[in-house]
Amino acid sequence: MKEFRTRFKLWLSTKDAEGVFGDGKWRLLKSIDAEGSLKAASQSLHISYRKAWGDLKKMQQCLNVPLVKKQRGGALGGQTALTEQGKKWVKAYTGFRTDIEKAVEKAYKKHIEELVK
Amino acid sequence: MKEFRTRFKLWLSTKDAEGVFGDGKWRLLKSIDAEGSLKAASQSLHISYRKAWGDLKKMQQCLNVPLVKKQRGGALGGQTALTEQGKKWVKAYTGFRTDIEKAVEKAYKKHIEELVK
DNA sequence: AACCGATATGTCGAGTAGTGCATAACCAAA
DNA sequence: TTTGGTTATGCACTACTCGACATATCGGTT
Repeated sequence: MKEFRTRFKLWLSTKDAEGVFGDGKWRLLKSIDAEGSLKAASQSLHISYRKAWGDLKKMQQCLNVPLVKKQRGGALGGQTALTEQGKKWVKAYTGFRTDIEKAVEKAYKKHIEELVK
Repeated sequence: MKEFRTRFKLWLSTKDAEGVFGDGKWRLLKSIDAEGSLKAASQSLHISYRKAWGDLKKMQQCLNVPLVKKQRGGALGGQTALTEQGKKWVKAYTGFRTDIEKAVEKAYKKHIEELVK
């Protein structure tokens, strides 16, 4: 009896660009919502600020939708928060991803499990 | 109305190794079955023989199951063919993957489509 | 006006996956 | 026994991603 773990990656692409939205960017948006700033979000996710910033930029450009409102300066230096659009995206993708997660588990049981026991 | 394409990657891991079986290795086995040799399979898939060989080796080691029978030498130089086990794996993973493919399409329609139209 | 901490962006280097040789080893058939 | 085409495997080089730095900019508070 082998012990396997199922793994999957999920993302969206357009004709022009690959990976415009996916697990990483989804986590980033969630973290921004929770932390209130891009810097704090990146630290919370243990990724570099440079990467978080780049991911966010790509997302915004490709989706062409204002997902976050950023502010520079101020006593706190600045902040980043999700727009309504951004929150909708997080919610939608969460549902999307959850469904797939369940489907993967179910399909594994159906097709693979018997094979490896 | 944006045009998105859903993308996903699917694979299996063990406690010891990541990616012991997945789309790439699945395609490799299928191609071996169709072509009759590792070399032809790699060419058919447009990957280097080096990689195909490495992938196959890893798969065999981690699954610890004889997926293919290889033969060196002979008039044709050698050949590689799937074992019964190998065929079963291909079949099982095909079903597994197909289910996920459908689930992704369905979940996309359910969760994302309305958001981007 | 000075300050402080976050956003904004380029660059260089490290780590990694994959490709391209190069070279054995193998063995049925001619 | 020579040959040919494949399996087998190491190694150097390449391409790409990401992280670490460095630096500039911004603007509400003090």
